[in-house]
Amino acid sequence: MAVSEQATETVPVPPRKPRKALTIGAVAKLLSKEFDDVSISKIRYLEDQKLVTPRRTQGGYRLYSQADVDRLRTILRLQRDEFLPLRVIRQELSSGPSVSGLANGASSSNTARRANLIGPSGTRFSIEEVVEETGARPEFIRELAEYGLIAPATDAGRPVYDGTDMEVVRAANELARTGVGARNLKIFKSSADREVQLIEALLSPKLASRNPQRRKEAVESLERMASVLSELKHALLVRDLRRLAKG
DNA sequence: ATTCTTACA
DNA sequence: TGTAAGCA
Repeated sequence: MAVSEQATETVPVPPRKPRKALTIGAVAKLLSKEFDDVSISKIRYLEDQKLVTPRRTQGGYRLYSQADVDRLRTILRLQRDEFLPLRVIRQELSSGPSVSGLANGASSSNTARRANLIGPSGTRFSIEEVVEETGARPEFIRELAEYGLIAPATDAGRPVYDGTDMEVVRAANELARTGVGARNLKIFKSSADREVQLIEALLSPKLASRNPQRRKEAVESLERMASVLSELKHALLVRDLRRLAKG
């Protein structure tokens, strides 16, 4: 292992511009470039089948967030390339949240592993951007903050969200549509807080070290532990749910 | 102008 | 899935 001095953490500003929410017509035009058989009526039909749930304007117009569009894209792809019936797609999609990044012909029955971002929280988003990106209602987002599930910074009186907040909102909103309110999600926050305490306690020696190499190791351990902990929780949850199902 | 719902082919 | 009607 060579000593790589990668202190160049200067990732300027990810050219990732938050896209605006689209009307059904815009979505149809956009998706018809990839799928020749999309139409407004088909998109509405998919909504009838509970495969997407765009939020509405006051006048009842559908507004598709970036998340909604991604979701539609994977639905259409699964239907076209894998001939999956809608009810199967619905099942598949609801069991695993964001299965949007399936560009290749990878197996669909694969729980998307995400060994990603813990450290860099560079990008900042306004509440409007979070709304457009996740499809969550603004009140719901504020509610999440009230219950401490997200802790947006404040800039000139305006809340500022980062990528992690975005993930939380996305997931919470997913749960919200199945009837789980922000109120109930507090449980998850407190359990997450305890996990943080645990990991922190285990790694504090390394994290406190003045040796950069030690701290680097600590960060790596951090991600591994978070990942492993996640798997453990999943396993325990599945076990308990099975038990519950049997009665 | 565009989308909405409902109803029907 | 697409279309027509009557609204907002």
